[in-house]
Amino acid sequence: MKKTVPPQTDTKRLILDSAEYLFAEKGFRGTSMREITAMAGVNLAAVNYHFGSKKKLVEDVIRRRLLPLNSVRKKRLEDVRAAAVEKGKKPEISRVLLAFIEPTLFFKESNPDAEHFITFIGRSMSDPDDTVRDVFIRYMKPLFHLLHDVTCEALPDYPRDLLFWRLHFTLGALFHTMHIYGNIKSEAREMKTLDARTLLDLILSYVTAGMKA
Amino acid sequence: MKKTVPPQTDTKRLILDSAEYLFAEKGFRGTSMREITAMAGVNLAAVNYHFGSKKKLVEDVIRRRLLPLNSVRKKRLEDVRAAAVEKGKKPEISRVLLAFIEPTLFFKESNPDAEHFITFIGRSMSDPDDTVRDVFIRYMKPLFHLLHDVTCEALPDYPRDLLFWRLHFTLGALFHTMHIYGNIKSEAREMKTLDARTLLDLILSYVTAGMKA
DNA sequence: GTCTATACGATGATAGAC
DNA sequence: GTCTATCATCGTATAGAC
Repeated sequence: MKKTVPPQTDTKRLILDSAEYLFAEKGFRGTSMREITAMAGVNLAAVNYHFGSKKKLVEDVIRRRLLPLNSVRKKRLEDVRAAAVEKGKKPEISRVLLAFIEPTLFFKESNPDAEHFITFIGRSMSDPDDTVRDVFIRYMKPLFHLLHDVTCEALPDYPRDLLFWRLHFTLGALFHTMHIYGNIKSEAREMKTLDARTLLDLILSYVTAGMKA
Repeated sequence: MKKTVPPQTDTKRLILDSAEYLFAEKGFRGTSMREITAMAGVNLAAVNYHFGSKKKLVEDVIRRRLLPLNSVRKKRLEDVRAAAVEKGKKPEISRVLLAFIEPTLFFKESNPDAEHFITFIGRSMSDPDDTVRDVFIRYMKPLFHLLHDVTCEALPDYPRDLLFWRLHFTLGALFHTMHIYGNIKSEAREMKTLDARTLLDLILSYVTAGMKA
Protein backbone atom coordinates (compact mmCIF):
# COMPACT_ATOMS: atom_id res chain seq x y z
CA MET A 1 0.00 0.00 0.00
CA LYS A 2 2.03 2.90 -1.23
CA LYS A 3 1.09 6.31 0.03
CA THR A 4 0.02 8.48 -2.86
CA VAL A 5 1.55 11.56 -1.28
CA PRO A 6 4.79 10.69 0.50
CA PRO A 7 4.60 12.80 3.68
CA GLN A 8 8.31 13.47 3.92
CA THR A 9 9.15 15.68 6.82
CA ASP A 10 11.34 18.67 6.22
CA THR A 11 13.99 17.01 8.34
CA LYS A 12 14.19 14.04 6.03
CA ARG A 13 14.48 16.16 2.89
CA LEU A 14 17.02 18.48 4.48
CA ILE A 15 19.17 15.50 5.38
CA LEU A 16 18.85 14.00 1.90
CA ASP A 17 19.88 17.27 0.26
CA SER A 18 22.85 17.82 2.51
CA ALA A 19 23.98 14.22 2.22
CA GLU A 20 23.74 14.27 -1.58
CA TYR A 21 25.83 17.41 -1.76
CA LEU A 22 28.48 16.21 0.66
CA PHE A 23 28.70 12.68 -0.76
CA ALA A 24 29.28 14.11 -4.23
CA GLU A 25 31.87 16.49 -2.83
CA LYS A 26 33.82 14.22 -0.52
CA GLY A 27 32.63 10.66 -1.06
CA PHE A 28 30.66 8.37 1.22
CA ARG A 29 33.32 7.56 3.76
CA GLY A 30 34.79 11.04 3.54
CA THR A 31 31.57 12.57 4.82
CA SER A 32 30.69 12.35 8.49
CA MET A 33 27.18 12.26 9.83
CA ARG A 34 28.05 15.23 11.98
CA GLU A 35 28.81 17.25 8.83
CA ILE A 36 25.55 16.17 7.23
CA THR A 37 23.38 16.98 10.22
CA ALA A 38 25.18 20.26 10.84
CA MET A 39 24.61 21.35 7.24
CA ALA A 40 20.98 20.27 7.42
CA GLY A 41 20.55 22.03 10.74
CA VAL A 42 19.18 18.96 12.49
CA ASN A 43 20.32 16.78 15.34
CA LEU A 44 22.94 14.08 14.84
CA ALA A 45 20.60 11.29 15.91
CA ALA A 46 18.01 12.31 13.33
CA VAL A 47 19.81 10.35 10.61
CA ASN A 48 19.60 7.09 12.50
CA TYR A 49 16.03 7.80 13.45
CA HIS A 50 14.77 8.59 9.94
CA PHE A 51 16.98 6.29 7.89
CA GLY A 52 18.38 3.69 10.26
CA SER A 53 22.05 4.06 9.43
CA LYS A 54 24.50 5.87 7.21
CA LYS A 55 24.27 3.02 4.69
CA LYS A 56 20.51 3.26 4.51
CA LEU A 57 20.82 7.00 4.11
CA VAL A 58 23.06 6.73 1.06
CA GLU A 59 20.70 4.15 -0.39
CA ASP A 60 17.84 6.62 -0.12
CA VAL A 61 20.00 9.38 -1.59
CA ILE A 62 20.65 7.15 -4.59
CA ARG A 63 17.08 5.91 -4.93
CA ARG A 64 15.62 9.39 -4.98
CA ARG A 65 17.45 10.31 -8.20
CA LEU A 66 18.25 6.99 -9.81
CA LEU A 67 14.73 5.59 -10.01
CA PRO A 68 13.40 8.54 -12.07
CA LEU A 69 16.55 8.61 -14.21
CA ASN A 70 16.26 4.90 -14.90
CA SER A 71 12.61 5.35 -15.85
CA VAL A 72 13.62 7.88 -18.48
CA ARG A 73 16.40 5.69 -19.86
CA LYS A 74 14.08 2.68 -19.90
CA LYS A 75 11.43 4.60 -21.81
CA ARG A 76 13.97 5.92 -24.31
CA LEU A 77 15.32 2.41 -24.94
CA GLU A 78 11.83 1.00 -25.39
CA ASP A 79 10.95 3.84 -27.74
CA VAL A 80 13.95 3.01 -29.93
CA ARG A 81 12.92 -0.61 -29.96
CA ALA A 82 9.27 0.18 -30.72
CA ALA A 83 10.17 2.61 -33.51
CA ALA A 84 12.30 -0.08 -35.13
CA VAL A 85 9.61 -2.72 -34.88
CA GLU A 86 7.10 -0.36 -36.42
CA LYS A 87 9.34 0.18 -39.42
CA GLY A 88 10.11 -3.52 -39.62
CA LYS A 89 13.81 -2.84 -39.25
CA LYS A 90 16.35 -3.48 -36.54
CA PRO A 91 17.28 -0.60 -34.21
CA GLU A 92 20.26 1.56 -35.07
CA ILE A 93 23.06 0.98 -32.55
CA SER A 94 23.93 4.67 -32.37
CA ARG A 95 20.31 5.42 -31.43
CA VAL A 96 20.36 2.72 -28.78
CA LEU A 97 23.47 4.21 -27.21
CA LEU A 98 22.07 7.72 -27.51
CA ALA A 99 18.91 6.64 -25.72
CA PHE A 100 21.00 5.48 -22.79
CA ILE A 101 23.73 8.11 -22.67
CA GLU A 102 21.82 11.31 -23.43
CA PRO A 103 19.52 11.25 -20.39
CA THR A 104 22.55 10.39 -18.27
CA LEU A 105 24.69 13.32 -19.39
CA PHE A 106 21.74 15.73 -19.47
CA PHE A 107 20.25 14.72 -16.16
CA LYS A 108 21.98 17.70 -14.60
CA GLU A 109 20.40 20.14 -17.07
CA SER A 110 16.90 18.68 -16.86
CA ASN A 111 17.00 18.36 -13.07
CA PRO A 112 18.78 21.43 -11.74
CA ASP A 113 18.17 20.40 -8.15
CA ALA A 114 20.02 17.15 -8.79
CA GLU A 115 23.18 18.96 -9.79
CA HIS A 116 25.45 17.07 -7.42
CA PHE A 117 23.96 13.66 -7.97
CA ILE A 118 25.49 13.30 -11.39
CA THR A 119 28.94 13.78 -9.88
CA PHE A 120 28.13 11.20 -7.26
CA ILE A 121 26.94 8.69 -9.87
CA GLY A 122 30.17 9.01 -11.81
CA ARG A 123 32.37 8.17 -8.89
CA SER A 124 30.21 5.55 -7.34
CA MET A 125 30.16 2.98 -10.12
CA SER A 126 33.76 2.28 -9.25
CA ASP A 127 33.71 3.24 -5.63
CA PRO A 128 35.93 0.90 -3.65
CA ASP A 129 33.35 1.06 -0.94
CA ASP A 130 31.00 -1.83 -1.62
CA THR A 131 28.28 -0.10 0.37
CA VAL A 132 27.73 2.45 -2.35
CA ARG A 133 28.76 0.28 -5.27
CA ASP A 134 26.37 -2.53 -4.43
CA VAL A 135 23.42 -0.16 -4.20
CA PHE A 136 24.21 1.21 -7.65
CA ILE A 137 24.63 -2.21 -9.19
CA ARG A 138 21.40 -3.41 -7.66
CA TYR A 139 19.43 -0.54 -9.18
CA MET A 140 21.29 -0.56 -12.51
CA LYS A 141 21.15 -4.28 -13.25
CA PRO A 142 17.64 -4.53 -14.77
CA LEU A 143 18.34 -1.50 -16.95
CA PHE A 144 21.66 -2.94 -18.09
CA HIS A 145 19.89 -6.14 -19.13
CA LEU A 146 17.44 -4.14 -21.20
CA LEU A 147 20.31 -2.22 -22.78
CA HIS A 148 22.03 -5.53 -23.53
CA ASP A 149 18.91 -6.96 -25.15
CA VAL A 150 18.23 -3.95 -27.35
CA THR A 151 21.91 -3.84 -28.31
CA CYS A 152 21.75 -7.47 -29.40
CA GLU A 153 18.70 -6.64 -31.53
CA ALA A 154 20.61 -3.78 -33.12
CA LEU A 155 23.63 -5.95 -33.89
CA PRO A 156 22.15 -9.44 -34.39
CA ASP A 157 25.25 -10.77 -36.17
CA TYR A 158 27.47 -10.20 -33.12
CA PRO A 159 27.71 -12.80 -30.31
CA ARG A 160 25.84 -11.85 -27.16
CA ASP A 161 28.94 -12.30 -25.00
CA LEU A 162 30.97 -9.98 -27.19
CA LEU A 163 28.35 -7.27 -26.96
CA PHE A 164 28.13 -7.83 -23.23
CA TRP A 165 31.80 -6.97 -22.77
CA ARG A 166 31.69 -4.11 -25.22
CA LEU A 167 28.79 -2.61 -23.29
CA HIS A 168 30.94 -2.78 -20.19
CA PHE A 169 33.71 -0.94 -22.01
CA THR A 170 31.12 1.63 -23.03
CA LEU A 171 29.86 2.09 -19.49
CA GLY A 172 33.44 2.36 -18.27
CA ALA A 173 34.14 5.15 -20.74
CA LEU A 174 30.89 6.87 -19.78
CA PHE A 175 31.33 6.70 -16.02
CA HIS A 176 34.98 7.71 -16.17
CA THR A 177 34.01 10.68 -18.32
CA MET A 178 31.25 11.69 -15.94
CA HIS A 179 33.68 11.48 -13.08
CA ILE A 180 36.34 13.73 -14.56
CA TYR A 181 33.71 15.98 -16.12
CA GLY A 182 32.14 16.50 -12.72
CA ASN A 183 35.50 17.32 -11.19
CA ILE A 184 36.52 20.70 -12.50
CA LYS A 185 39.60 20.55 -10.37
CA SER A 186 42.94 18.89 -10.79
CA GLU A 187 42.81 17.90 -14.45
CA ALA A 188 40.51 20.66 -15.59
CA ARG A 189 43.22 23.06 -16.63
CA GLU A 190 44.32 20.88 -19.51
CA MET A 191 40.82 20.09 -20.66
CA LYS A 192 39.08 22.58 -22.81
CA THR A 193 35.82 23.53 -21.21
CA LEU A 194 33.12 21.51 -22.89
CA ASP A 195 29.39 21.75 -22.81
CA ALA A 196 27.41 18.57 -22.32
CA ARG A 197 26.20 18.57 -25.94
CA THR A 198 29.73 18.53 -27.36
CA LEU A 199 30.77 15.89 -24.89
CA LEU A 200 27.78 13.77 -25.88
CA ASP A 201 28.78 13.93 -29.55
CA LEU A 202 32.36 13.04 -28.69
CA ILE A 203 31.55 10.02 -26.58
CA LEU A 204 28.76 8.82 -28.85
CA SER A 205 30.97 8.61 -31.94
CA TYR A 206 33.62 6.83 -29.90
CA VAL A 207 31.42 4.15 -28.33
CA THR A 208 29.39 3.60 -31.49
CA ALA A 209 32.58 2.80 -33.39
CA GLY A 210 33.73 0.56 -30.56
CA MET A 211 30.48 -1.39 -30.45
CA LYS A 212 30.56 -1.98 -34.21
CA ALA A 213 34.29 -2.78 -34.36
CA MET B 1 72.55 10.23 -2.91
CA LYS B 2 70.36 7.22 -3.41
CA LYS B 3 71.27 4.10 -1.54
CA THR B 4 72.27 1.38 -3.96
CA VAL B 5 70.73 -1.32 -1.79
CA PRO B 6 67.56 -0.13 -0.08
CA PRO B 7 67.84 -1.62 3.41
CA GLN B 8 64.11 -2.14 3.93
CA THR B 9 63.37 -3.80 7.20
CA ASP B 10 61.07 -6.77 7.31
CA THR B 11 58.55 -4.67 9.18
CA LYS B 12 58.28 -2.19 6.34
CA ARG B 13 57.76 -4.89 3.73
CA LEU B 14 55.25 -6.74 5.89
CA ILE B 15 53.22 -3.57 6.29
CA LEU B 16 53.36 -2.81 2.56
CA ASP B 17 52.18 -6.32 1.68
CA SER B 18 49.33 -6.32 4.18
CA ALA B 19 48.25 -2.82 3.22
CA GLU B 20 48.28 -3.66 -0.49
CA TYR B 21 46.14 -6.71 0.09
CA LEU B 22 43.64 -4.97 2.34
CA PHE B 23 43.40 -1.79 0.23
CA ALA B 24 42.62 -3.92 -2.84
CA GLU B 25 40.07 -5.89 -0.84
CA LYS B 26 38.29 -3.13 1.05
CA GLY B 27 39.51 0.20 -0.26
CA PHE B 28 41.60 2.87 1.41
CA ARG B 29 39.07 4.23 3.84
CA GLY B 30 37.57 0.80 4.42
CA THR B 31 40.83 -0.50 5.81
CA SER B 32 41.93 0.47 9.29
CA MET B 33 45.54 0.74 10.36
CA ARG B 34 44.77 -1.67 13.15
CA GLU B 35 43.78 -4.29 10.58
CA ILE B 36 46.94 -3.67 8.59
CA THR B 37 49.28 -3.90 11.54
CA ALA B 38 47.45 -6.91 12.95
CA MET B 39 47.77 -8.76 9.63
CA ALA B 40 51.44 -7.78 9.38
CA GLY B 41 52.03 -8.84 12.97
CA VAL B 42 53.56 -5.53 13.96
CA ASN B 43 52.68 -2.77 16.34
CA LEU B 44 50.11 -0.14 15.44
CA ALA B 45 52.59 2.70 15.76
CA ALA B 46 54.96 1.08 13.28
CA VAL B 47 53.03 2.56 10.37
CA ASN B 48 53.48 6.12 11.57
CA TYR B 49 57.08 5.43 12.43
CA HIS B 50 58.07 3.96 9.06
CA PHE B 51 55.75 5.87 6.73
CA GLY B 52 54.54 8.93 8.61
CA SER B 53 50.81 8.54 8.06
CA LYS B 54 48.18 6.42 6.39
CA LYS B 55 48.32 8.67 3.33
CA LYS B 56 52.07 8.27 3.03
CA LEU B 57 51.65 4.55 3.41
CA VAL B 58 49.23 4.25 0.51
CA GLU B 59 51.54 6.42 -1.56
CA ASP B 60 54.38 3.97 -0.95
CA VAL B 61 52.09 1.03 -1.70
CA ILE B 62 51.30 2.63 -5.04
CA ARG B 63 54.88 3.70 -5.79
CA ARG B 64 56.28 0.23 -5.22
CA ARG B 65 54.28 -1.26 -8.09
CA LEU B 66 53.42 1.69 -10.29
CA LEU B 67 56.95 2.97 -10.92
CA PRO B 68 58.16 -0.35 -12.42
CA LEU B 69 54.90 -0.79 -14.34
CA ASN B 70 55.16 2.71 -15.76
CA SER B 71 58.76 2.03 -16.80
CA VAL B 72 57.61 -0.94 -18.82
CA ARG B 73 54.75 0.98 -20.45
CA LYS B 74 57.07 3.90 -21.19
CA LYS B 75 59.62 1.63 -22.86
CA ARG B 76 56.96 -0.12 -24.90
CA LEU B 77 55.57 3.21 -26.14
CA GLU B 78 59.02 4.48 -27.04
CA ASP B 79 59.79 1.23 -28.84
CA VAL B 80 56.67 1.64 -30.98
CA ARG B 81 57.68 5.20 -31.77
CA ALA B 82 61.28 4.23 -32.56
CA ALA B 83 60.24 1.33 -34.75
CA ALA B 84 58.02 3.65 -36.75
CA VAL B 85 60.74 6.28 -37.16
CA GLU B 86 63.16 3.64 -38.35
CA LYS B 87 60.77 2.55 -41.07
CA GLY B 88 59.99 6.15 -41.92
CA LYS B 89 56.31 5.60 -41.24
CA LYS B 90 53.91 6.76 -38.57
CA PRO B 91 53.12 4.38 -35.70
CA GLU B 92 50.10 2.13 -35.95
CA ILE B 93 47.44 3.20 -33.44
CA SER B 94 46.59 -0.38 -32.51
CA ARG B 95 50.25 -0.97 -31.63
CA VAL B 96 50.33 2.20 -29.55
CA LEU B 97 47.31 1.07 -27.57
CA LEU B 98 48.70 -2.45 -27.26
CA ALA B 99 51.95 -1.06 -25.87
CA PHE B 100 50.02 0.66 -23.13
CA ILE B 101 47.31 -1.87 -22.35
CA GLU B 102 49.18 -5.18 -22.56
CA PRO B 103 51.64 -4.55 -19.72
CA THR B 104 48.72 -3.27 -17.65
CA LEU B 105 46.52 -6.33 -18.07
CA PHE B 106 49.46 -8.74 -17.82
CA PHE B 107 51.10 -7.12 -14.84
CA LYS B 108 49.42 -9.69 -12.64
CA GLU B 109 50.86 -12.59 -14.62
CA SER B 110 54.37 -11.20 -14.86
CA ASN B 111 54.43 -10.13 -11.20
CA PRO B 112 52.64 -12.82 -9.23
CA ASP B 113 53.44 -11.11 -5.94
CA ALA B 114 51.61 -8.02 -7.15
CA GLU B 115 48.38 -9.93 -7.58
CA HIS B 116 46.24 -7.55 -5.55
CA PHE B 117 47.75 -4.35 -6.83
CA ILE B 118 46.06 -4.66 -10.18
CA THR B 119 42.70 -4.79 -8.43
CA PHE B 120 43.66 -1.74 -6.44
CA ILE B 121 44.72 0.18 -9.55
CA GLY B 122 41.40 -0.53 -11.23
CA ARG B 123 39.34 0.93 -8.44
CA SER B 124 41.58 3.78 -7.55
CA MET B 125 41.49 5.74 -10.78
CA SER B 126 37.94 6.65 -9.90
CA ASP B 127 38.17 6.40 -6.16
CA PRO B 128 36.03 9.10 -4.55
CA ASP B 129 38.79 9.47 -2.03
CA ASP B 130 41.06 12.14 -3.43
CA THR B 131 43.91 10.87 -1.31
CA VAL B 132 44.34 7.79 -3.45
CA ARG B 133 43.18 9.33 -6.69
CA ASP B 134 45.61 12.22 -6.53
CA VAL B 135 48.56 9.92 -5.96
CA PHE B 136 47.62 7.86 -9.01
CA ILE B 137 47.12 10.90 -11.19
CA ARG B 138 50.44 12.34 -10.09
CA TYR B 139 52.31 9.20 -11.09
CA MET B 140 50.30 8.59 -14.26
CA LYS B 141 50.39 12.10 -15.70
CA PRO B 142 53.80 12.01 -17.43
CA LEU B 143 52.99 8.62 -18.93
CA PHE B 144 49.61 9.85 -20.13
CA HIS B 145 51.30 12.76 -21.85
CA LEU B 146 53.64 10.38 -23.64
CA LEU B 147 50.68 8.22 -24.66
CA HIS B 148 48.92 11.33 -25.94
CA ASP B 149 51.96 12.40 -27.95
CA VAL B 150 52.51 9.01 -29.57
CA THR B 151 48.79 8.74 -30.29
CA CYS B 152 48.88 12.10 -32.07
CA GLU B 153 51.81 10.86 -34.15
CA ALA B 154 49.84 7.75 -35.06
CA LEU B 155 46.76 9.76 -36.07
CA PRO B 156 48.19 13.07 -37.30
CA ASP B 157 45.02 14.05 -39.14
CA TYR B 158 42.98 14.11 -35.93
CA PRO B 159 42.87 17.21 -33.66
CA ARG B 160 44.88 16.85 -30.48
CA ASP B 161 41.91 17.73 -28.28
CA LEU B 162 39.78 15.06 -29.89
CA LEU B 163 42.41 12.42 -29.28
CA PHE B 164 42.83 13.69 -25.75
CA TRP B 165 39.20 12.96 -24.93
CA ARG B 166 39.19 9.68 -26.79
CA LEU B 167 42.18 8.58 -24.76
CA HIS B 168 40.20 9.35 -21.64
CA PHE B 169 37.35 7.21 -22.93
CA THR B 170 39.90 4.47 -23.56
CA LEU B 171 41.34 4.71 -20.07
CA GLY B 172 37.83 4.69 -18.64
CA ALA B 173 37.02 1.48 -20.46
CA LEU B 174 40.34 -0.04 -19.37
CA PHE B 175 40.07 0.88 -15.69
CA HIS B 176 36.44 -0.15 -15.45
CA THR B 177 37.33 -3.48 -17.02
CA MET B 178 40.23 -4.01 -14.63
CA HIS B 179 37.94 -3.22 -11.75
CA ILE B 180 35.21 -5.71 -12.61
CA TYR B 181 37.78 -8.23 -13.85
CA GLY B 182 39.51 -8.08 -10.48
CA ASN B 183 36.22 -8.55 -8.66
CA ILE B 184 35.16 -12.13 -9.23
CA LYS B 185 32.21 -11.54 -6.98
CA SER B 186 28.83 -9.97 -7.52
CA GLU B 187 28.77 -9.72 -11.28
CA ALA B 188 31.01 -12.67 -12.02
CA ARG B 189 28.26 -15.20 -12.42
CA GLU B 190 27.02 -13.63 -15.59
CA MET B 191 30.43 -13.09 -17.10
CA LYS B 192 32.06 -15.96 -18.81
CA THR B 193 35.40 -16.62 -17.25
CA LEU B 194 38.00 -14.99 -19.43
CA ASP B 195 41.74 -15.23 -19.51
CA ALA B 196 43.71 -12.01 -19.77
CA ARG B 197 44.72 -12.72 -23.38
CA THR B 198 41.12 -12.95 -24.58
CA LEU B 199 40.20 -9.88 -22.62
CA LEU B 200 43.12 -8.00 -24.17
CA ASP B 201 41.93 -8.88 -27.67
CA LEU B 202 38.39 -7.80 -26.81
CA ILE B 203 39.31 -4.44 -25.38
CA LEU B 204 41.96 -3.71 -28.00
CA SER B 205 39.60 -4.10 -30.93
CA TYR B 206 37.05 -1.94 -29.14
CA VAL B 207 39.32 0.97 -28.25
CA THR B 208 41.17 0.89 -31.56
CA ALA B 209 37.89 1.32 -33.40
CA GLY B 210 36.89 4.07 -31.00
CA MET B 211 40.12 6.00 -31.44
CA LYS B 212 39.83 5.83 -35.23
CA ALA B 213 36.10 6.61 -35.33
C1' DG C 1 67.29 3.18 15.11
C1' DT C 2 63.18 0.10 16.11
C1' DC C 3 59.59 -0.79 18.42
C1' DT C 4 55.83 -0.78 22.22
C1' DA C 5 52.36 1.01 25.22
C1' DT C 6 49.20 4.34 25.79
C1' DA C 7 46.43 8.38 25.22
C1' DC C 8 43.81 12.00 22.45
C1' DG C 9 40.12 13.90 19.59
C1' DA C 10 36.70 12.55 16.17
C1' DT C 11 33.73 9.14 14.10
C1' DG C 12 29.20 6.00 13.45
C1' DA C 13 25.90 4.21 16.21
C1' DT C 14 22.63 3.47 20.10
C1' DA C 15 19.73 3.90 24.40
C1' DG C 16 16.67 6.38 27.00
C1' DA C 17 14.76 10.85 28.71
C1' DC C 18 11.61 14.29 27.26
C1' DG D 1 10.22 13.21 16.90
C1' DT D 2 13.96 15.22 18.97
C1' DC D 3 17.46 15.55 22.20
C1' DT D 4 21.67 14.32 25.42
C1' DA D 5 24.76 11.00 26.94
C1' DT D 6 27.52 7.28 26.01
C1' DC D 7 30.04 3.53 23.57
C1' DA D 8 33.55 1.14 20.65
C1' DT D 9 36.57 2.22 17.01
C1' DC D 10 39.03 5.27 14.01
C1' DG D 11 43.79 7.86 12.63
C1' DT D 12 47.35 9.98 14.92
C1' DA D 13 50.94 11.43 18.27
C1' DT D 14 54.29 10.80 21.82
C1' DA D 15 57.04 9.05 25.72
C1' DG D 16 60.07 5.73 26.73
C1' DA D 17 61.90 0.71 26.49
C1' DC D 18 65.31 -2.04 24.03
